[in-house]
Amino acid sequence: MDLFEIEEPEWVQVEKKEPSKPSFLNDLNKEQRQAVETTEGPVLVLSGAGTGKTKVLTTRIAYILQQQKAMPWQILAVTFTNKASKEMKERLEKMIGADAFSVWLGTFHSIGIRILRKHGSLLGLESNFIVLDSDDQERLLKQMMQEAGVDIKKYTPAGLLDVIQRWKDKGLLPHQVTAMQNSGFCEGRALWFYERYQERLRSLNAVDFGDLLLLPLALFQSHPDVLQQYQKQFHYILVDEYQDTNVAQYLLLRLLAKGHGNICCVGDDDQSIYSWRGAEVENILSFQNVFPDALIIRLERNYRSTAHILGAASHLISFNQGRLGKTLKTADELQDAGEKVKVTGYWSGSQEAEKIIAQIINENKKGIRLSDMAILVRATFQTRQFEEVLIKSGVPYKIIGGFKFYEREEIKDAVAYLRLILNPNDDLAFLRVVNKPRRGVGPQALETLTKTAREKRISLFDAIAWAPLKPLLRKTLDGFISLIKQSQEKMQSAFPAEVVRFILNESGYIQMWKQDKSVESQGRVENIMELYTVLDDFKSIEEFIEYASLVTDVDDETSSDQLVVMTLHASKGLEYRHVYLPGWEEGLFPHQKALDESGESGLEEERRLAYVGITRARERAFISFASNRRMYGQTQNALPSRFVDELPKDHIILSPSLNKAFSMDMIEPAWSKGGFFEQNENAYFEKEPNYGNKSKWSRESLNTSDYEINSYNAYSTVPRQIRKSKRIGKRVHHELFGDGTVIKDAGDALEVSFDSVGVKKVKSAFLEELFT
DNA sequence: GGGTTGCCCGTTTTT
DNA sequence: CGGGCAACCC
Repeated sequence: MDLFEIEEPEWVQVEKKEPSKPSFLNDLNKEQRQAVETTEGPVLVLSGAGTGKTKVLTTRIAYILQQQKAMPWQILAVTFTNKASKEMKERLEKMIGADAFSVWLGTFHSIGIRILRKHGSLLGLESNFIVLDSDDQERLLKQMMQEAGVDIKKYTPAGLLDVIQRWKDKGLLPHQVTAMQNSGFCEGRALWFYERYQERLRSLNAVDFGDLLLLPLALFQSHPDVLQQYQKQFHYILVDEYQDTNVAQYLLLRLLAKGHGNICCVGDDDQSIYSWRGAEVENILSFQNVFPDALIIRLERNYRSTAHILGAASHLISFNQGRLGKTLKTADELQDAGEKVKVTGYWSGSQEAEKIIAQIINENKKGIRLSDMAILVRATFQTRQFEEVLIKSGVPYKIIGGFKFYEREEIKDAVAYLRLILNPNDDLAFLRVVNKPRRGVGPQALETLTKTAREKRISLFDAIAWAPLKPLLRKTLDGFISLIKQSQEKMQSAFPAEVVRFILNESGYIQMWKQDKSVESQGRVENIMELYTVLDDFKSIEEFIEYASLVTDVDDETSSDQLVVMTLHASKGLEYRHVYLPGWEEGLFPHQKALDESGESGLEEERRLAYVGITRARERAFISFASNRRMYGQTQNALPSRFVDELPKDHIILSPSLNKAFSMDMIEPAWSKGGFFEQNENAYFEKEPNYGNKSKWSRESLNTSDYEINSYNAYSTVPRQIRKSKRIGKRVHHELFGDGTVIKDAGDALEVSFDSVGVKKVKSAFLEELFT
């Protein structure tokens, strides 16, 4: 959709005028202006949180165009997310109008795909190649591993995929992986698998996400003429979120910028939180080594947060070593320092969730919109507790980071049907839908088909005609073929949405979900309806497939006022008036696994994550931790995160209950260092801290409400969620359906026989237990 | 071929 | 505690 669909316009002779300084420069501060006006040569803009990096990038593009230094299509601007590229495009359009659409502006991956569509044949790719998602990749690897007789319990496909992905991130094709870089994974056979995997992809005419960067790189390395073409085209290169680039991306950029060296990278080493995905902070740290004459500009003026919030975040991040170093300052020194960051301890994770939501409800009543507040968690499982409370309290909410639209089973199935219509030889799509809904095509039948396909070197779809099949199977598969053929015919005349509707109806796919009695099936049907709507925006199915393979979520611009709950990772680049940061406990945040696997550098990345979290807040930040957290079905004792200790006391305020427990001085000695609390005991509550005897933690103090949670009373009426065990036979109440008896436990939901409306399936969260 | 049971394992996840 | 998946049974 957004992916460079615009052809390069013809060159038009423009009347040469002496360019004047445009007015949009007046909106910039001194450093921002320098970053915009220094168009020639390498520039690294170290842009702290909230210092206006998107503004700098868009203004820089506008400036280059306004100064007539280049035509729009001679500018390459890359971002990481579709969201970021969309935002930049919109902002740019506001500044310069339709020219914005001629700029090569998009994600690294979308640019890679564009290059490969054009030149991929040089690497043996047909231009209609498909892009696999991680599910497809894993399934492929699993199959290969099983064929090779690997114990996939010991060595998981996901593990192998990870190893291969790391090689790709580093820009290494199989033959470029040295013995040194080989992995011990699977007795050192990972490289062998990598080689086979690439071959397999090629025979499927498919690439994976990593290939979208790796293959253009390989193309440039093996075909200097192609590289030269792009070097000549792009006079100016701009890169967003440079701290998140991996080696392959860095190499690509370096090749493209070779010559003029007009490359401007914007990033913040303190916000590098994706190293586990192959991002190399090293890229930003060593920018000056790679481009010795690089100009480095620091944007330190923060236009987002109050002084206390910045003070807390800055002090915390200062514990990290190896930073390029920046000090964020508020935009206006004279302005009110705002409110201190509030730190609270709770008895349990559920109490934490309830109190936070109660406070949010309260703030909402005082006029803060729900969409101005956010809850940012470390791990996705934390969202569940919040969701439960949100459902009960009726607060409109949205959880980001759960299942993405295009990752949903039903959407992927629908897309697979479309892929098959476009190209019946797409074996992966074939395998996905040939027995969905069930047509009686099981492993046995597939085995026969695969064998025939291999012998004749044809696709599975074509193999149907040749394979020795039993009459019944023959009939169903011939029917399947004719269904695809009919859809292809329909495609000639009908809109994409109609084609999907046709195939999903005729194949019985929709029916399959409508008949399914599980709780989710209703939602699945709704998602498919949503898909029809999305498809209306596309002119062709090809275009849609391309879009769907690069985009993970539909941007639903729901204007309705709702509260978001998301992971810290997902929050990067966003801002809210109030930000809640729950779960600051050792083991959860910093996450134990990060510490175990990456030691000190893992800890630093966790700390950067904390920094990202705090700096999302404009006016207020609330940090909290719980002493008891349910994990893996067990309640575990937890200690406050060391990051809590690292907060500067001048910029934080402890909640009343914590204040009772600690004098301000006590925060400094770091309670997590084990001084007076010992782990694995119910330390907070049963041990007497050995400092004075007036203040100590207690259940009572933690249970008292904190701050001004006045409307918390509304909360005491919240029904207790009914317990998982022995649900059947329980008498329950539902707001809409009235009273009833639980007759069946269906995992996430319960089947209840209601006295007045009969049997219904409902989520247990909507039920209140009746005690009779 | 399809449904059921029982066991294992458990971060973050831009494309 | 719960989801996902492989082995197992009908």
